[in-house]
Amino acid sequence: MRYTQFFIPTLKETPSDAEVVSHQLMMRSGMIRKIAAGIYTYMPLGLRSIRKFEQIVREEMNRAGAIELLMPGVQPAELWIESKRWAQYGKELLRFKDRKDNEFCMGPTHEEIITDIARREVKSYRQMPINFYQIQTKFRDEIRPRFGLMRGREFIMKDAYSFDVDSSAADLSYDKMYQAYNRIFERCGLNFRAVEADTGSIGGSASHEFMVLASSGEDAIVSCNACRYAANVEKAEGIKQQQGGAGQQALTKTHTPDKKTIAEVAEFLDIPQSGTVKALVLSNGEGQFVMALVRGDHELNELKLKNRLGWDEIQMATDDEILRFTGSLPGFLGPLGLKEELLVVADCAVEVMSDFVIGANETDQHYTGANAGRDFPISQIADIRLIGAGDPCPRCSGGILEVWRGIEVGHVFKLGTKYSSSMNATYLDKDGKEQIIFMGCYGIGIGRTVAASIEQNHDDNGVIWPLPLAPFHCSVVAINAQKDEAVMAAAQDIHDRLEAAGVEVLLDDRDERPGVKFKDHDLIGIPLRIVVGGKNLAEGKVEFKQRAGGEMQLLVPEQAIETVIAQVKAACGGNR
RNA sequence: CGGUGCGUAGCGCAGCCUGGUAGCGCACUAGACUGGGGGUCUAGGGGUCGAAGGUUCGAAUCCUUUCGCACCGACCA
Repeated sequence: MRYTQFFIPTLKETPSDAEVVSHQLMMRSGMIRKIAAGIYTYMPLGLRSIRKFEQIVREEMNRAGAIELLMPGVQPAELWIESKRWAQYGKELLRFKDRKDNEFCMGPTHEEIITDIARREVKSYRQMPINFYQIQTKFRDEIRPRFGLMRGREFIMKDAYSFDVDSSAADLSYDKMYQAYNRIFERCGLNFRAVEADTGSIGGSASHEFMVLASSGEDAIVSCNACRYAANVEKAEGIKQQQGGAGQQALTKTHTPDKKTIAEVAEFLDIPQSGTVKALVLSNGEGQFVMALVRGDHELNELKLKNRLGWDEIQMATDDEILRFTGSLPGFLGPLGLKEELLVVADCAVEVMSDFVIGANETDQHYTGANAGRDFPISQIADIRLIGAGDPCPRCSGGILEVWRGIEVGHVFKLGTKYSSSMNATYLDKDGKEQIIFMGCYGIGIGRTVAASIEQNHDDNGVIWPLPLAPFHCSVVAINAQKDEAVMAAAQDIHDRLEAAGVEVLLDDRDERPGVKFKDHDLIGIPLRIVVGGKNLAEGKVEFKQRAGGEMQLLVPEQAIETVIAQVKAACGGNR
């Protein structure tokens, strides 16, 4: 491909609304252009990388036995009403009516459609296991789209859905997808982790997220330094600590003037923060309230508490609500002497504490020597705290958890019968008996993965593509291309020979100064570069350099061509 | 949804406080020079100043409304 026959509108300056580096570089390198909040055009260069990744996904899905189809973007309300998600999904679901006043939505995901297909078409155990997938544009009307392709409203997703006769067969389908996902992200050359995850609004029994490690990631994940345990912190389990001694001290009300935070109270009383318990009042927004107790140096994991209580929403109570239950304002809250009956859930780390400090529900007053059970009742004990760096591994003995930031690029779920039962997707087993189908669903954010690759691989000059995702494998920069016929002829020859070998080449034949060309090629991040210049060419040599670093080499054209071909073959394998 | 900030040329911004001919850099067009890390010079084109309403002799500037965009948001009890 000649540069002058392609279209790469690069920018010298960073658009002011681009916050993260992938968004900035995708804008600057002319890969994407924004048309509205969270809605982008994939420009020619960006589309090439998108297609590269799609192809890797497609190959690995096919290898894993999944079958491609394509479902509609516009979906009728009736299927969503049937699955009960028309009411549950909220404003993220973009709804509208057609000319006959029938309700529709833009598909944010396709469980309803695929389940409808399955219940019509998959009627026998002989047809399973089966797994359908598609690569398709979704729309989710996000409250706050941001970070370019990282969290758009319209985005390309690969979604797959497996159908099995029972739970253990569904587990096998799940494992196949899990393996396929590992291969996909390995082939892209990305540094990632597969972590245990919360199932969120999709529902189901188990799931893993695939996280590309990057400091700008929106998710925190933990992984064990000794075993293979890794989890989203939302999900990461706390383990019961060793039982402490029985309480020795008497419950004593202590004056703590103006000491509201755990840090202030602990310092004032000269005890470690781990000797205190903090009490938080939360509500589900529908009139139900709970007091959560966590150790002073720990943090509450609202998601765990929400799941524990079976609530749909969870939020901090307002000061008025807190006053109503406790008679005090935040800073001095505790489970003793509540004004109204209140569910009290303690973290399991609190269960083993003794003689701790807790708010007295009076301004400037705390209790010391408090003991759960002895001094106040606890309704439930549960794992409700946020796990962090340094916590012990819940799977192995001696392992310590480390914390990473990650970008969620893939998510696999065991759905069980959540959709198949509400939508009545059944089959006949060997005995002719009607059974419910077991499902799994599996998603990969296509644009997000490409953006995540940039987050993970870039420098001050621009993008550094891994070869499998690069829009072009190699650039050929012709110095003084429009004037020096020998240079242009040599560059064209190298270009032709590389293309003949299956290498994707961008030949820079523009009438630009060399510096402009080098800057552009660094910015758009082509992994391999051959420079053809008059002086070196007179001695029969061209330059070869890798974007990711490494020395510039002076080679004869044949060598340069062979090196490029070898590197492309090595990185993209026979899968190209 | 709450908080904050911003909408002026394709991009990045100044001008607004204190109302009086709409500017700068990049990009773009033409020409010349230049030719190995975003070069120089000359001459150009491009704007309903987000929108609507109001105040005023006069509004990018002041007022009101509205739309759009961006960032931040519970770990504090």
